[in-house]
Amino acid sequence: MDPQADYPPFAVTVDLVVLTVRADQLSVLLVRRAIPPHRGAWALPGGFVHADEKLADAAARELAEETGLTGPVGHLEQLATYGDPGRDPRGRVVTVAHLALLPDLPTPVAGTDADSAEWQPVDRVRTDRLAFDHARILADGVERARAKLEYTPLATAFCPPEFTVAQLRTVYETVWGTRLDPRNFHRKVTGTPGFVTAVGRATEGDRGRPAQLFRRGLATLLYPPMLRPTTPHGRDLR
Amino acid sequence: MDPQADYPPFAVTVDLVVLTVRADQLSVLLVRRAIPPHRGAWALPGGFVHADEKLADAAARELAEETGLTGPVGHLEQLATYGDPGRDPRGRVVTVAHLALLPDLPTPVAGTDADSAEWQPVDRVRTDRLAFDHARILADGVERARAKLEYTPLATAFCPPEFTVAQLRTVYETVWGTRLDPRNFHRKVTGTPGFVTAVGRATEGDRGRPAQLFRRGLATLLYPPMLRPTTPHGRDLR
DNA sequence: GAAATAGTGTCTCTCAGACAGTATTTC
DNA sequence: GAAATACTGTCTGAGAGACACTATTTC
Repeated sequence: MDPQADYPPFAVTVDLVVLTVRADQLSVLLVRRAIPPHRGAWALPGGFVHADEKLADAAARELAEETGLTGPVGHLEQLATYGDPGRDPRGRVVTVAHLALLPDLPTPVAGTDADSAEWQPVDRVRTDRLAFDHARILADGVERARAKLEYTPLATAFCPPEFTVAQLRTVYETVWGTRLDPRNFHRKVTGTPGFVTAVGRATEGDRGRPAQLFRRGLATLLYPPMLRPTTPHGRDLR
Repeated sequence: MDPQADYPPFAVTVDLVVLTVRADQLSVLLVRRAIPPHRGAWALPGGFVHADEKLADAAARELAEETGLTGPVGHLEQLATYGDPGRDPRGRVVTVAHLALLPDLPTPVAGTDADSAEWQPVDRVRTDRLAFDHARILADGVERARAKLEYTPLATAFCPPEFTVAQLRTVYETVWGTRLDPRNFHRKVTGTPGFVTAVGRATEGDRGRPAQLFRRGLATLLYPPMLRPTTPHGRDLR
């Protein structure tokens, strides 16, 4: 493809909004950039798409490089694409942002372009200091995650393979920043077809009555959806 | 940006899924390609992003070129990005697809790269003959539109500035391919805060009692959402 | 036993769906 | 008047929210 007036050359990257729930905080994986531009600043993990690589594969590769994850753990989806001229001082760079939801993992590994990588609670991120337009991307990713918990079973992506209803409730409470009635939540989750399936075993050794263990179910959409309290979803007018 | 192993050059395009409701059919704007590749095949309108142009501006420019629209009519949003290697024989081309919803318009204008442009009912498009991966993009766009009618007031983007409840109902029925009870629909639309606001005038000259005219309201999300009948949203398991 | 957590049952209110009935126009 | 479309009212059933109550564990 010739770089001409109508066919200007672009670089294409993938950036990742990797979210997890740890210590009752919705947290995002950030790396400290070891190379310019924005050297020393915190940024979303990401990198250039290779010459013969699908976008989704590039995102999965970057995720594996940063977290060590290989298998089908958690959830990875395309978020949105950001390509304003000037968003990267190196030239015209379009980034296809992806959203990953993962269970709580060991401390992440620093990649090749990063000094260090760490989980930061999303409401404590200094968004005004993030590299590039990553503050915007992070905000969009968090909003997408919050919305998708309502009508998909993606909350289970934040959980280990087997989990209790209380663990799942903690995910909702943490991501949404709300409190949910444990009794109504239990009835809702177990009564929504395909959301979770009982393993048949229970936890042991905790305080209180042991809880049934569940795995994620087969549904890809929840009907009826989980409803977010106090902020009844779309009341953004007036 | 040097084209190297890690920084391979890409071309970036925008493609448009432009939908409208006309003659009780959900229809998409397609162009017949006048230049290779896929010369003579039907395709989504689109084109290369210019060197100093935002992605959204490129989409708006292409939309204006194809439809003649300039002002803030209808709705335009980013859909998703498609970038598999080999999706375009000219080289590595990533396309940022956008979704546009418009009221019924006069016959479209052919652009510079197209012999002709026309509205085709989406369920009569020969998807196996569309250029590139446009069948997939079209399917994703239609699905996005169907889903968004549920929880946003975007159905109004298919209507002229002033419309009746029956016109709005026809949009839902056409896009969803279902029948809705006119009485319950009326109660729901007028009772959902911010969905529509009454103009104060009524239609004249039709058969039957004149209908109140409405404009779109201020809400960006509908609460409670419109519910799609017979396919209760997420019952895709079992 | 007390404390803690898991899980069930019951009441009420809201709202979607069904559909009778009324209002206002054209023919 | 009949036919057509616009709109209102009423009933019923499903489900969300509130919360009393029972069950099973650790201490």
